[in-house]
Amino acid sequence: MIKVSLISLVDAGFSLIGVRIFGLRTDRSYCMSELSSRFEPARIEDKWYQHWLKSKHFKSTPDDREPYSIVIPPPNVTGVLHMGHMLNNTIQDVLIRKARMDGKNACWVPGTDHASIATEAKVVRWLRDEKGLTKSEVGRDLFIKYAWEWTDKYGGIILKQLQRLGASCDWDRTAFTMDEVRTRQVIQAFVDLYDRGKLYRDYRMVNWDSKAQTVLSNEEVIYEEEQTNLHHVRYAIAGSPGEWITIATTRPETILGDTAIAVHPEDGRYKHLHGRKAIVPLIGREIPIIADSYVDKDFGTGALKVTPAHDINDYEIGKRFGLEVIDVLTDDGHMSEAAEHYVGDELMTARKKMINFLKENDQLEKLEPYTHSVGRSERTNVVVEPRLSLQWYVKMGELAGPALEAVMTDYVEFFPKNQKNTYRHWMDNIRDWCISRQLWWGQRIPAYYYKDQLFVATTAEEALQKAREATGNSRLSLADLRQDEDVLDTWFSSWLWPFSVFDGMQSNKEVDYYYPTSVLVTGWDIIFLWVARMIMSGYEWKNDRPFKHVYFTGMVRDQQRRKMSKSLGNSPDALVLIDSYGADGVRFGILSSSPAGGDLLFDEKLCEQGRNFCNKIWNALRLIKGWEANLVDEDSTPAEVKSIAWLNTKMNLVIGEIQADFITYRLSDTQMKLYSFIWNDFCSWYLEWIKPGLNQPLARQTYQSTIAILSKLMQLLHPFMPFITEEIWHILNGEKKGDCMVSEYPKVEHQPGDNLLTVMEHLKEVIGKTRDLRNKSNLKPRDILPLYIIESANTNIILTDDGYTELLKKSAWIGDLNRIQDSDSIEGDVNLLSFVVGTDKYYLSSPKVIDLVEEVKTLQEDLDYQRGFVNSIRKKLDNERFVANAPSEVVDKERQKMADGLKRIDMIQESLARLSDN
RNA sequence: GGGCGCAUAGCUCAGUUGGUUCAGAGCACCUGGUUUACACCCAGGGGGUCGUAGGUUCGAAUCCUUCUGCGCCCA
Repeated sequence: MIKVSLISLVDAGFSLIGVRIFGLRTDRSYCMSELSSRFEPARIEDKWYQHWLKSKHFKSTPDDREPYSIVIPPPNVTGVLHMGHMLNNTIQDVLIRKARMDGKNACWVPGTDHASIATEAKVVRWLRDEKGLTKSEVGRDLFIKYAWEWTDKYGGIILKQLQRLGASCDWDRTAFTMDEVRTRQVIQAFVDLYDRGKLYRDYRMVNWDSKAQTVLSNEEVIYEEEQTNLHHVRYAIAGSPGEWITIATTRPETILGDTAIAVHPEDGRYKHLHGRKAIVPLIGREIPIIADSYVDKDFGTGALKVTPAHDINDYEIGKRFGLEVIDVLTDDGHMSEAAEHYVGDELMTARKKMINFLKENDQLEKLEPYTHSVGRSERTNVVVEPRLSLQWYVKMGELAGPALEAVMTDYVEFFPKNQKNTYRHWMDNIRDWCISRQLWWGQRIPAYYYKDQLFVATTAEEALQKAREATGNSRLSLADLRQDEDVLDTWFSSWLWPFSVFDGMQSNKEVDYYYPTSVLVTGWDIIFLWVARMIMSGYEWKNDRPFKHVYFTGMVRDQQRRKMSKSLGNSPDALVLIDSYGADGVRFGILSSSPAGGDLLFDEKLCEQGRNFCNKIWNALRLIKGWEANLVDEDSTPAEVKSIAWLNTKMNLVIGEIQADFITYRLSDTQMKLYSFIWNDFCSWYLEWIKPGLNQPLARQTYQSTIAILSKLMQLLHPFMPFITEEIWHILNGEKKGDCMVSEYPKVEHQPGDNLLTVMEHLKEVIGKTRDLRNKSNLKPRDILPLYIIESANTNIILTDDGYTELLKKSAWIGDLNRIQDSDSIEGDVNLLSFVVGTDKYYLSSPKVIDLVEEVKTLQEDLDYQRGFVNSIRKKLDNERFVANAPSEVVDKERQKMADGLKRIDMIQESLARLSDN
């Protein structure tokens, strides 16, 4: 039997217990008083950001290193930082900082887009409110001047806000989709596509926003169920007085544009009317009654009025039957000359007048309440009008080919993978892209008209040259040419972004170095609007993918699963969040529980957790710095040596996992691993293990190892929480090691493959069990108690190693550590609390008489569990097919599990027997 | 109508190739603790038939099918 007494522990320099027992106290160390007990982010964030800027750590220029480039998804120039930006840009910053620390030439290009519709709408409002002017009063040229003025004044705020978050962008490269360099490339792109026969102009049914007076893409229209009426209207049949056909419509004002009535060919009710004519109410026009299988027999009356100018389906029918197209609406939503009646009235006024007319003439059969999907403009909220309009289109068919293949073959790799299906589906059914917008704020389309002829050129002068050649008229002047009034869709600028930011339409040093970029980080909601189109433009102009990887972030939603948006007002103010929890805390919060692609239900509690984490790290620093004043040049104790070795070994495993997680963009996992490693392994176990007693010295060697460990942890965490890690790095290392942000990211180091980790896990479990027992038996957590250990191969490792025994005694508050053969060799102690760890048995000696009933109950429960466990394994092993078919390692493992289980059952039974003997 | 996805603890989510004492983490909750790193803390604890019904397999949270509920995209 080995007895390690408390006295011998103290002799060995393991003095904590003694100090605690005698309650010795000491003055605070000097360092502790220097460091606040709470981490104060506001005091350091700006300091380090300015320092990084000044040190040009964000700057990147082409060199011999491997490039790692990211182009920012340009936020609207008029935008302010919201949760979606925070998530997106935190992820980019994590990736770029990690790459930089990995020794790559990291380049993150920031910028904004000009957001035609949004910005123009804001400028219009600004002119109205500030100057009392309308757009038309101002005129195009002056309006553009004001728009620039407005942009210069309010634009780009969002980029400043990104700096608060710690974004390590190369700000010297800040680009804007409307700046000179970008504009030149956008215009060139239009000309190139035109020259290559990939552009055309055509009348098409478009979504018309009558307030913004522009065409909207499908993506800019929001459909919602709305309540309205279905008007049943009787049309007279020509040549048959008293005979009627009744149609149902939600939009009676468009009756004026009717050019046919359609019925289903198989509909018996109307067969006799095929080929007859109906008379349009009010206007008296005779229109054909046609048969088309598009018509739904069961909807309304089964007879459909056809207005080709105002409905996409009607337009299709009109094309099939060669119907006339009568557009009864003006650009700004009033009745047009073509309507012949109510000219100049607003749409809703005309509708009311039409209904009155129908009522008065007994042609309105009934009104039926009806709910249907109505499209409204995302920007202006007016009902979107389907309308025929002359627009510029990009032929997408050819462009889609290489772009689809790149993604399907993972040459452009999507994270998460499932977005590939969505992408393919869209690309397979791709439709031509309408790129003209009836706005002023944007790149004006470089198409010039001379009478009926069209000349596309990068400049007016060039167009004039072409016109002169084409007409043979050398006297043509610029005044004879008329430039297209429309501007290009904003996406027509941003689809060039991955190379336009490097002015890289043609080959140059920059684009050749940085392109293709490494990864694009964006939301899946713009996979078609932006991602797909960038891939197409990449192949069109660079003949290569624009990025190797696409990381689709989740959508940030609130607790009710609503998308966070400004209009809902459910997005917390990003800067207020940063003020409250610190940039690191907010970064932590936004990145928690946000695996790629999923939704992120944002909860401020997550930022609070991040803030608490910062505070935990900060206090670990305070603890360690507190030891600095009392160091001795002695060897580390065996317990310290074991602790250091264990922490380093485990850190290596964590580093390995982190490296793997980064490859697959499992960033929230990585962050959680670091959180748990730092909080649990480093703070709760390691620091407690090496912590000297008050007023007791620490071996310098141990201190230095600890500094090294914490420094390494700061490097590992730096991409996630740049500010606090930089601060602590400098407190630990002074200036001698440079900045954390440009230090080399820790790599896995070779480790001796001994059983250290296994033994330590066993030890931690023993410690945990003793704490649990004390808790359950109402014993003081820190009363020194004896422990008995039954000898085994496992426990001998612990018992014969000073390091292990010291750690066990210290953490479990054990006095005598007794090695025994079996429980019979315990003399004197009667009140024993037994427990099993793995297949080893321990007895904690209680100073109190133990509660036999409670103890038996606990043991019995455990016994039942173990028996169930063993039975389930026995079932497997009794199954011949399992033994025959399962891999031998699996079978062996099951046998081992069974043997272990049986051993534990024996041990528990022995404890029960001993209790009944008492 | 077509397509994609999701369903695991009170909440948010991991669970990677089907196999560990594998049903897990964080938060929330419960018990105990203020002994100078941290109450933004410490030590413990409870809690789930892995949506339903089948199937494949020696073996299923994991693969297949059905149904139910939910979300999104396209029309």
